[in-house]
Amino acid sequence: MRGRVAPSPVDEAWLEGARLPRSFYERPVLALARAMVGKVLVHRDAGGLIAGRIVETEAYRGPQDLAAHSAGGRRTRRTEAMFGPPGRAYMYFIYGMHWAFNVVAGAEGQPHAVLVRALEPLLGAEVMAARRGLLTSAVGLCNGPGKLCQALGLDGGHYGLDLADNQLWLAEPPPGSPRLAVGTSPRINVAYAGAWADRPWRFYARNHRAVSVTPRG
DNA sequence: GAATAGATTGTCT
DNA sequence: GACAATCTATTCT
Repeated sequence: MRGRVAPSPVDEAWLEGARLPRSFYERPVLALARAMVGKVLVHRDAGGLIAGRIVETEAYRGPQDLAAHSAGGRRTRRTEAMFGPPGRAYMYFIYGMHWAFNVVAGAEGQPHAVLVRALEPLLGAEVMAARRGLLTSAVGLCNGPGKLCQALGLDGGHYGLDLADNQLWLAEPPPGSPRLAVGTSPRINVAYAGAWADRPWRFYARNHRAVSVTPRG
């Protein structure tokens, strides 16, 4: 995907109508993480719709997975959403300054979630750039979990939101969107998790410039 | 392109 | 008090 992408306008009505149903989220977390690559994350805020295509995700599968916040069944005010029904937002604050957005997966009671790590901006790039404090909307808007939350205006206020409602949701990509080849790799920055860090539970669009980190090996 | 340091605060077997 | 599912700027190569 090296050449220029045709600047086709994204139809807001499409993003409203193509909202994924609750049943989309009712599948095992690894399958959901893969299925989410290529879908569109849409946020309705005061300025209207803002959206990006998901190009990178990671699966977290507590209580066994030592990289997950729910490792060992840890259930606190922070992790509570992961124990609830699938298709809700799990937000967390990290490194003293960044928010991250996840989708709860698995059956209720299973603390599984999918971290969204990168988006290709589709709608509202200028708003994103303004929120990110950038002068241009060329690159760097959404290529990282903290960046995409800042660009879309997502934070703790979105904790627990039902993605089947109309404030924050996933949509099918518009007709004619390019097909993405999905690659896998180990997850990013989870070295503390020992052998769990080596599992190929990161899913990304191959050769896509909005992916956050160049995959190793 | 890679490696490093510093920022900054909620969470916590 | 330690650490974190990160980002930015800087300093290399």
